[in-house]
Amino acid sequence: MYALTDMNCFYVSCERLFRPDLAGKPVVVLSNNDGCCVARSPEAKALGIKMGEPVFKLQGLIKRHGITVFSSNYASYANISNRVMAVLEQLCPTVEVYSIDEAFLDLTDMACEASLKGYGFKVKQAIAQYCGIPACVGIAPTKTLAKLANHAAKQYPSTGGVVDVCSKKVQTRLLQCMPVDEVWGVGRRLNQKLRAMGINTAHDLANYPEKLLRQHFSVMLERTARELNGESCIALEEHPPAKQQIVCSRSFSKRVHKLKELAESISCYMTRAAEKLRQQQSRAQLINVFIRTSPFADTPQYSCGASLPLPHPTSDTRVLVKAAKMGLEAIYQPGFAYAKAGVMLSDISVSSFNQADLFTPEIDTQKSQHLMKTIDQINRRFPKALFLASNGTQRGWQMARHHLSPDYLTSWSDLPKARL
DNA sequence: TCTGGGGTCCTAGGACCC
DNA sequence: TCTGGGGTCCTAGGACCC
Repeated sequence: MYALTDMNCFYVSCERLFRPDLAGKPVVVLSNNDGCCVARSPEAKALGIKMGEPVFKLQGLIKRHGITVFSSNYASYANISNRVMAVLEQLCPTVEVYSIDEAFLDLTDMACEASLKGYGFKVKQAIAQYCGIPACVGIAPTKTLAKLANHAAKQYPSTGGVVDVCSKKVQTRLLQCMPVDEVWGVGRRLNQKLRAMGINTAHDLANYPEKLLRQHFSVMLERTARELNGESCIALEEHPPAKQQIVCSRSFSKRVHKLKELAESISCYMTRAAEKLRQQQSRAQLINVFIRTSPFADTPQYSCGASLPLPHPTSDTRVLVKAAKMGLEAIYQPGFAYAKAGVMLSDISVSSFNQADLFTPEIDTQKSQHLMKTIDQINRRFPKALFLASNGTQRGWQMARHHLSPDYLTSWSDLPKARL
């Protein structure tokens, strides 16, 4: 048995934690660079604001209804997410943190619980009590069904936010009332194709011949259908594997024309990507750099990327930044209004594995490793205290965050003086 | 004026091996 | 007329997730 716990409009709930005056009022949280609405309070949803809608199209609505707007504050949301996950780990020995606002719990060993539904309420109440975040719980014999049950818990307030579909009878009822595109693994394209075949509900999908699903689609959808029928095909992943690809990219607050500014941004993004790389004890041997103009603008378009293989896997920020800047110089064309840049690390291997090479000197020497470790330690305590000069200091291109809430939880300037 | 960021998996097709 | 069989690896593209 699995339970899926999913926080309600998580980013909005995080902001409300420090702004209790906003309870019951329309609130939205924007994507990076204050671009789109990515989280909406129920009141904002009721006003017709769609997920992912560009905020500039909503200016009128925001003014008319006095909607409160926040820029994303991921440092804060990650902090609160960690607290919620810690609470869940107290309540259940086996937890898979699936995303910033979702976790699967393995309920197999919860047989002692009188009722799983009661356990679901216990989870929901604990998150509310210790973290102040509202959540819903879906309980089912497969992860796909648990996701669907959670959706029902969110959609129907009469459930109290907990839906348990352990019995076959309840499962059938759930499948019948859920449109097929609410199923985990069915996106926009599959939805279109399925509807054209007369598969409209989750129930239709579950009862379609497996063989045909595999023929017309792929093993993925066949597996989804099996899961809907109560056959568990997707295991709980308590310790997710290291990333095979690490990306850091951002849109600029204003158009960027000069190579110097692009180089600063690439240096910053690579610095961040290298931090993520070291955090998972890995090294990368292939880097990608890309720059592009805005596809929405009515100006000359340019989009280009360079990939650079390195002689050795490395996680040394200096080596990675140097290579990335070489890549940037190769693809930069003057005369364009750049809107976004980014870097990607791939061909990733674990740090403990070292493939020696007769002809190239080692990049990640002991000295380099110590230096990176020290920088990381310092920056963990005092964010962004140490960085390469190539990151720049003005950074006029940095993403817009005009509605950022204070760092209630993550600001280091509030630390006692003694620690500074 | 203003449109996010970061991932994974599967498949088909081509190149290559014996 | 008739032209084998069995593999691996890589990449691009398309789909999905949050």
